[in-house]
Amino acid sequence: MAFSKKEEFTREEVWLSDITKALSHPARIRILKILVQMNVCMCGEIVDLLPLSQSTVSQHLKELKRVGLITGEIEGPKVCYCIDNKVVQEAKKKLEKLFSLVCNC
Amino acid sequence: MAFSKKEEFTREEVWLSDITKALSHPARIRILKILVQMNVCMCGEIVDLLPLSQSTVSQHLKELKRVGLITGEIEGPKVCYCIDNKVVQEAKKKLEKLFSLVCNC
DNA sequence: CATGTTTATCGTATATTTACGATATACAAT
DNA sequence: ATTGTATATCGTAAATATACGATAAACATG
Repeated sequence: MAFSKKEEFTREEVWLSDITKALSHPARIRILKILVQMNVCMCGEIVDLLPLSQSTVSQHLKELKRVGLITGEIEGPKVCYCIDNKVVQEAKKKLEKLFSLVCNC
Repeated sequence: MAFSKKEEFTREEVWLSDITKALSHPARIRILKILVQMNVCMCGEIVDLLPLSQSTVSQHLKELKRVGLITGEIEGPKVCYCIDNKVVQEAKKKLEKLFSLVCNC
């Protein structure tokens, strides 16, 4: 987000826009789907399942971790990634609230 | 999205990431909230309610229109914006599907 | 028809995103 | 200790996003 006026908006608006920004790339949607299916997943497995380089996948994982949607636990030389359900449920709730609309157009 | 490899992902993944990209700015979250509250809203009213210039608000409205979340109907010299419930419900459904997780971390 | 009102678009500066290869770091195993 | 494996970070090029003022376009009104 280039040069945005975040101070002018509520914490909740900024939080939700940050979560949706983390979801705003097909690779990161795919990663979440993989983690849902596998429950827990080594970083290397995710890299193998995506048509992107290791460093690019690492960046996407970092973005998902940044907003708290996933966690990464170090297991020896490997890293085990997993969805953080608490954050996901919070995001789901906030999005449902935003989307509970009445419009007669 | 700079130089992304959209072809490598499913249509649904690209669509959902496009919807979330449209939601990935606090101003656009705010605009949706305004449209939910007002049901229907003139562009000028939205501009008055946001701490951004007219041209910037127009750009944000264009992005929301691009993905179909809102519609803009010309009424004389004014434009009446409204949420497109069909698209919103589709987005809600797809996000719920993505978020229906089982994780034991 | 001239003028004002409303909105979109253009031009532009700056910041961020995406992608990759190369390198660094951290641990395991020989 | 050296080597190999797994992952993160650095450096960087190209594309997009954000913001604004200025201008264009479309319509209403005097």
